[in-house]
Amino acid sequence: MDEHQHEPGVLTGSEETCSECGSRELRTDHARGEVICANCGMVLSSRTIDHGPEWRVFTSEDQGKRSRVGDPATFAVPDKRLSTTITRQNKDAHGKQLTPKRRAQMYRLRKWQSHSRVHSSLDRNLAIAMAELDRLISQLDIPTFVKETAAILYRHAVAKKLVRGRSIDAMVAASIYAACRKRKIPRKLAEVARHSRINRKELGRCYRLMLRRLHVTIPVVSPVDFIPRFGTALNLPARVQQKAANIIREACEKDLTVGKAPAGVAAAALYISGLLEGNPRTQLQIASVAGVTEVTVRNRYKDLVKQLNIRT
DNA sequence: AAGACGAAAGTGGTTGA
DNA sequence: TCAACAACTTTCGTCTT
Repeated sequence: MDEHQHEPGVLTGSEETCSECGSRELRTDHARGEVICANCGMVLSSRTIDHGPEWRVFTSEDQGKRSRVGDPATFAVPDKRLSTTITRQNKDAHGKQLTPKRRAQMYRLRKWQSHSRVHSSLDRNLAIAMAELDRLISQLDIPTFVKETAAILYRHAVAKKLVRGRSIDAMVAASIYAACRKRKIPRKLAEVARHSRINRKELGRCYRLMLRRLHVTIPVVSPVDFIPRFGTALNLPARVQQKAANIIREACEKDLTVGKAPAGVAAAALYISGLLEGNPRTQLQIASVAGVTEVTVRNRYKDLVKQLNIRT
């Protein structure tokens, strides 16, 4: 089959270069919405737009005919952007006036349509929720594929009537937190709460409720999941991040990470690998992007170095 | 002066009676 | 529900480069 695959393209002709190594070979990963340096693996931007064609084509003459039509269907908008709007102009597709009979019919259809859309309380709820979702996602700098997961979780929560008696904001925040963990780019409770109108405690409660009532299972956070985000924020090359991930894997095998804050372990691993690779960051720098204190970085660092026999 | 280090006291969450 | 507990934070003085 001659199925058109969108090139996971090299951004040709772009004057953009990698801020880490200066390479011009940048790859876009549409599935994750990231721009990555092909040379060193640096994640340059995590919020790109998918410019690829929306439709698959099956024959060669189809190719080029199909183009993007409207926005992609998404769960993050109240009516999934699939709705058709009946205009007020009483004309048909060719611009001709409708017969009086048709006009009456269209009038009734319009009326039903407006009743069935944003006027139900469910859709009002979703409209408010999705606005808040948008706001949080952009403030927290979370890639859009996570937003879809969060939107779906929220819809399930609404279906199970979990929002009753709780604030929409709280449930939206919980959806986002859960979606981040599900998609392996975790944020901390406090981070999500900071940009929301609710506090961390309440967010935690909603999150746990959500897990219980929706029967979703979410794997425990591994410190490794934090490495790309922290590493990028610290401008650490892929080699250092790789090394940090290895340190963590080794630590996990020796059970040195159980009961420890994952972000703290990730921070310490990055600190160590930075030292080893001759590309160090200060404890303060690392602590601030990881959202832990210097003391924690230090304690985990001392632990790891001792238990894994690392000489620095 | 900046960074690393560690002691001491306080905080929030988990666990087990 | 309460107390014990481990991990983490805050604060601060000291040491090293």
